[in-house]
Amino acid sequence: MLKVRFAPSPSGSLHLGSARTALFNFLFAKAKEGKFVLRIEDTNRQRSNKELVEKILADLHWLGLHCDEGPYFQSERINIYRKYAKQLLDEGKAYEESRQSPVASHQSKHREPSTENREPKGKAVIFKVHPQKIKVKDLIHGEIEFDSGEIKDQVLMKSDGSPTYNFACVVDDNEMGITHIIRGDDHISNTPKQILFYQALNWQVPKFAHMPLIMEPGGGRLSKRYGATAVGEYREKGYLSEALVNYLALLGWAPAGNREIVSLTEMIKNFSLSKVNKTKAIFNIDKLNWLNAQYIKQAETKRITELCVPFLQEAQLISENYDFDYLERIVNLLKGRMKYLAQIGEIADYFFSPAKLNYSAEAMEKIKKLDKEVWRELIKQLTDLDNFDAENIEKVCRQIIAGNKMKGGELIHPLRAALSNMSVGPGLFELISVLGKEKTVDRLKEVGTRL
RNA sequence: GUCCCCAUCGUCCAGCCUGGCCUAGGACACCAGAUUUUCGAUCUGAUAACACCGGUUCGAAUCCGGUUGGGGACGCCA
Repeated sequence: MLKVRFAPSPSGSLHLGSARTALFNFLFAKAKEGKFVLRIEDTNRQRSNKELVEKILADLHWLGLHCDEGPYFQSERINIYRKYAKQLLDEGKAYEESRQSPVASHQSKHREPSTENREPKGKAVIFKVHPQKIKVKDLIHGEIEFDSGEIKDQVLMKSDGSPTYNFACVVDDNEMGITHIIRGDDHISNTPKQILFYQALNWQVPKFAHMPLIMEPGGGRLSKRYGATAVGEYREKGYLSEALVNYLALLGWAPAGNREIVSLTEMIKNFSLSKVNKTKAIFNIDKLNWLNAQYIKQAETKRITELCVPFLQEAQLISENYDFDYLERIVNLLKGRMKYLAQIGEIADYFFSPAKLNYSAEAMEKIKKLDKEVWRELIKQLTDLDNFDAENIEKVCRQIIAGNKMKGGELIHPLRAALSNMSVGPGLFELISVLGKEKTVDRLKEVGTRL
């Protein structure tokens, strides 16, 4: 049975690049009816912690990338690595060595200072590398050839007794029966080292597929410097997981037929490693925003409303108690105008303000352009209006406009300013309808006192 | 520095494997127009690319070589 794995190290929250690696592994497994294994590479105690693991698991869950097996934790498997290190030692394929001068003699700025470095507790196990050619048939890149003469002897077990990444990785992939290793391009140079281990242990070498990295607009790997690089940051801004997954999939892969909006299920149906690009992809927030807006627009209003609640609370527009129906009507009015849900706080505030608004100079100027008499007429007519829907409200307004021989905008712009303190926004009559008679009339009366 | 990977519109992809259907297609962004009470959304249209040089061939974006450019890896990190 075909088996792939996603093996993040919990040294940070789930990065977009890692998420995409997880996604492609997931798609490949599902497309081929194989298994998707999750393994946490937490051998580095200094940089791993439980909360980070939980966060990564939560992010994967949110993305809908559920694993079929695992999560396994490397920190719980030390004995397995030791066993195979000992085997290689016994077979003379590896040797032991004490740490050489613990004081870093060169390029120390690249090393993270760590207490580990200064107190070697035991001897490291080191693998002997013999010169040879190593060929890899990469499922994405094709054949790649390496010369192991370029590779130094490799540490298998560190002097503190923990395994190195490359060794633990090979042992685990073999133990777990991983058949296909799909990972980032940055691992290409680890591949020959790992193949050497497979050969020394007489294990079958799995198939490899190295996918291109995600780059940031200026070039270079997508990094913190760019801005939001973690899956969690996008969730917190109100991106829908389907949109993020869709966007990530489009980076380096495309379904047949020039399609842009593709569900996970459709991706699985269409996925093929041979169609994955070899070229790096630059992260483009504009396209993600567009996709997200598309998904928000298509989603059910109820769902979007539920997702908007925390953002409205954060913006202190609502508290623990709120009128969900009112929220739903607001979201229905605004959901076509958001790139991400956090924007609801900025565009919906006037629905929750008290009658008396803090008008900007610009809004006040617009308000003053409309005659006092017209304001009074407006208040009266709206107060008397029984069926407060957008259609009826428009009828009333149009009558006033006609009766006073005005242009539409001459009433509409001041009215919008008076009710929302904004010069832009959704259709005014719908806005008024959603705001409701009471709030509308109260606010207009407030305006009356200031003229 | 050494090794490795990559190269189509500004960006993401299609086409490349299996040369001719490519006067290179779609999407995002940008620009213009339409629509609208405003903004947005939507619709229509426009601009825009096969990095360069050589080879193979009747014919190359597609195959081969080189150059240039970009990226990655060279840890007792993962």
